[in-house]
Formats: sequence, C-alpha cells, structure tokens
Amino acid sequence: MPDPRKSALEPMLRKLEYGAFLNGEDRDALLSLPHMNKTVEAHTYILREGDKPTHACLMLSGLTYRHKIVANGARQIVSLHMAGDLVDLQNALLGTADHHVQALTRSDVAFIPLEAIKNIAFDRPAIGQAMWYDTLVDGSIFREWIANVGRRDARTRLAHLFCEYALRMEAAGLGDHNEWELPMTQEVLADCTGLTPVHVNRMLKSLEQDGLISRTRRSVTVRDWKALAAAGDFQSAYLHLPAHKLALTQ
Amino acid sequence: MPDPRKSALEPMLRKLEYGAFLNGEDRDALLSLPHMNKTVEAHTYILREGDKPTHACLMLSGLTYRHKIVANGARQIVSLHMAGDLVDLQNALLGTADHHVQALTRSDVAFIPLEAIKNIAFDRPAIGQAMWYDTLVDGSIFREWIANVGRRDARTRLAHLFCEYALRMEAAGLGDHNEWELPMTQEVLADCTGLTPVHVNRMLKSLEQDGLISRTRRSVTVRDWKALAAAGDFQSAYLHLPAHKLALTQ
DNA sequence: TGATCTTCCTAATCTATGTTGTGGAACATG
DNA sequence: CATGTTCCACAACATAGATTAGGAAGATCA
Repeated sequence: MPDPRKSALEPMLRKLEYGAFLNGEDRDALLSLPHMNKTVEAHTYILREGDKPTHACLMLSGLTYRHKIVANGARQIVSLHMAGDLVDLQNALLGTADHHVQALTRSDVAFIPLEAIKNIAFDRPAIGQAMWYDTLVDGSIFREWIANVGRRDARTRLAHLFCEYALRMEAAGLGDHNEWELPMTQEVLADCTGLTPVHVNRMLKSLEQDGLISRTRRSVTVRDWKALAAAGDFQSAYLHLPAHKLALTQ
Repeated sequence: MPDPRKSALEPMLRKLEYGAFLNGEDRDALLSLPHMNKTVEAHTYILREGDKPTHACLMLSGLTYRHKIVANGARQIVSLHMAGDLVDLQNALLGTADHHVQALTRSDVAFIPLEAIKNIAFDRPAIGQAMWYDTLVDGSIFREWIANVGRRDARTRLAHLFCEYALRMEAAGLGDHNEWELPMTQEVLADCTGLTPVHVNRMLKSLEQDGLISRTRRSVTVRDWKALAAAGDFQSAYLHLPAHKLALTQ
C-alpha cells in the first residue's frame, strides 16, 4: 500500500470534502486507492461513447471535456473538467459510456479501478456520501447548462460560461477569478455554448469593447466581475461551493 | 411500521431495481419508509429555488417538471417526472434547491423525510447503490438535453423529446410507446426544447404532415416509430433502461 | 528562415427561429 | 346555456445567429 501522505491522489480530497466530513481514516483510505498515473496529450480520447469503462479517471492537472456528437455531425460539449474532478464516475457506474471524454490540453490523470471505488464508497459512509454529493453537483451544473444553452442569448451564454469557469478554477486553486488561463479555441467555446465560432468571436469582442473583460491569445482578465456576472445572468448557488470559496466574488 | 406489502411506495421499486439487485429485506425496508401522501393540483409548486428541503418527493401518479427562470424571464424546463421518479433527491442532498419543481398535472406524491432516505442508503449498500445509480441516470438525461437544446434543430429536438417521453412512459408502465397521453400545452413543449410556442406549433404540424405522428388535443399517436426516432436523432442508450424494457422499440 | 498549419478576425449574405397579432375552437365555470 | 379563459392555428414580418469565405497573424517545425 502506498504511503497516503505523498499520494498523487491529493487533489481528489478538496471536492469530496464539500459533501461530507472526512476523518483521517477516510482520507488515508482515499489516498491509498490503487491507481495508475498517466499523461495524456491534448485531443486524446480518454473514453468513447459505447465503451464499458473499468476505471474511473481522476484529473491531476490539465483540462478535459465531455461531449456528444449529434446526427448532423455537430459537437456539443456538456462539461469541462479540471484538477480534482473525478471525471467519469458517471460513465463508470452506469456500465456503458453515453458520451465521449477527451483531453483539451495535455493532462495528468490517475485511473482508479471501479471496484476499488465502489468498495470504498460502501465501506465508508462518509466517502459514499461525498461521492454521491459530487455527482449531484455535476447534475446541478448540467441543469444550469441546459438553461444556459436553451434560454439565454449568445452574449449572456458566453459571459455565464466565463463566470462559471473562473469560479471553478479559483475554487480548485488553479487561478484567480479575475485572471485565468483559457486554453480553448473559439471553436471549443462555441461547442460549449451551442453557437458557431464566428458568433463566439463577435460576442467576445462585444464583452471586451464593453470593458467587461480583456484578453490575450490564451488568457482572460476580468475587468469588472460584477458587470460580467450581471451580463451572464450568473448566480453561483448552483455550483454548491462552500461559502469560503465564494468570499472574494460577493 | 406500515405493512410493506401494501405500501403506497410501490412505484419506487421499479427504477431502483435498474441499478442494483434488491433482496426482500431491501424491498421491505424501502416500502416501510415513513412518508406522507399528498395530492397536488396542476401548477402547484412542490419546491422553489432557494428552499431548503427536508423531504424528498416520490411521484405516485401524474407529471411534474423541474425548471429554471433566466434573467429575461424565460423559463427552461430541465426535466420531466412521472410515477416512480424520486424527484428531488437532487435538491434534497445538496441542501439548497437550485431550481423549481412544479406539478404539470394533478399528481399524487409521497414526501419522505430526508434523514430516512440517507439512513436507508447508507445502512443498506444495495439501496445506496440503486439510489446513486438513479441520480446518475438523471445526469445522463441532463447531458442529452444539453445536446438536444444546444445542437439540434427545432424539428429534431421535438421528435427527440417525444421519443424519450414515449419510452420513459412505457418503461414506467404508463402507456405504449406508440400511443400516449401528452398533457402538455405547446408552451410547455417550447420550454422543454428552448423554442417558442409558435415554432413548436409549426414543427408539430411538420411531424404530422410527414406522417410520423398524429395527434389530438392531449394525446399523440406515433405512426412510424422508426422514422420518428430517425427524425429525432434518438438512440435510447442514454436512458440506461434495462434491455427488456426496450425490446419493443428495436 | 522560410513553409505549413492552425487559429483568429472580419465581412457579406442567408435562414431558422422569434415576434406580434388575430380569430376561433375547446374547455371550464357558474 | 352563457360566458370567460385558455389554448391552438395561422400569417406577416423581424432578427439573432448561421453560413461561407478570405486574409492576417501566430505557432510549429524542417
């Protein structure tokens, strides 16, 4: 058994602790989970629709996303994932993957055998509750995306996506909500928001001209968080982040 | 303790058994859960965004839906629920509701104390796994809705919604996938699909004229299931229904 | 240092869907 | 049965966002 004190699985703890109090034994048990580390290059598929996964995938660094392809060939990204996210707990327990998981940037991930996850979740109620909670937060974000894509106009959608991304990055300790790396092409932004890259470009310009953000090739600076949140009809409650993670943005 | 053999909670078992094998004791424990039955009229709010629910709500009959209101006042429905669905397990465990739950038609529901749900889930691993699975299936349906609303055109969206609804109703024993009650106004359909009622009307006419469906005021007959599924870019895998529930539609 | 590729930007044009409005059918209410 | 209300159907018009396309600006690599 690996020494839990220097486990690579450390990033997993943060989010799980949102959902339940984990005592020392719980934490050790989590950090001692068997796993296999791997670095995946940008654009690599981690899982394809129809696969029957045997491992869950924990993000250690980088960004990944889940997506679906519809009949006309268009792609819809349904979620983004960063360090600490247990990406395909979803696909894992359901047996057959109903969507693709792909690396957006070069990423370090840890593959954890499903059996080990199930065992730990049912042996240790606090961990089980934490994982369940985590999947519920995922669900909450999905609901918000349905509303975002279904009922908000293009500019609002994009601003909303930015606010969500900024807060999640900050909560994960990966940046400041007012300034962050955005390693996405405009095509990726379009596939997150159900728009075309051309129109994303127009809306980016609009947000920039109105002084809400400024940007360089691969990073964004928020010039006026309140205005951006207003433009994006963004209220953070659905992220279910603990209060102390939100202090700075209130 | 009520006699589990004639519990009103019976409809809960079907879906939970998709996710795990439940033995006699598990089933008795579920059916003996404390609960309070209630009939809610159409349009009644069962839960509002911001509420802190103390009970989960099991649907016994009728239809309910969850929705969000965005800044411009538009409504986006994010899911539909029918007999057997544990509607707000989502809101319940998350502490604060991030969306509204409202009755679409007059419905019978059972309110089950949250504490009792948590206890049974962690005392009985099979039940815990079944409930977790159920919330994951919810998540899978959310993902499909994001893709539906984000990347499919209006006609396809509507056909997709119909296919999903038909299959879920049939799986719940509430109808035949080729003929069902549709107690929804075109405005409700619009709010499910991110369209306007006027355009829903156009698309309904289109589906009807092309011989895929026919309809009366509050019911739909599928004239050609295969064609409707094709028009809706519908593949049922994401519903994660057991094979025997799908036999008729293959 | 140039050749090649990707991404970004911009403009012109088009179209799917939204908006507004009207009349009538169906249903609910008393 | 009379009346009010909700919902549906249809039409005329408006527009947000899609489509297509070309060139500029960076990146990557020989």
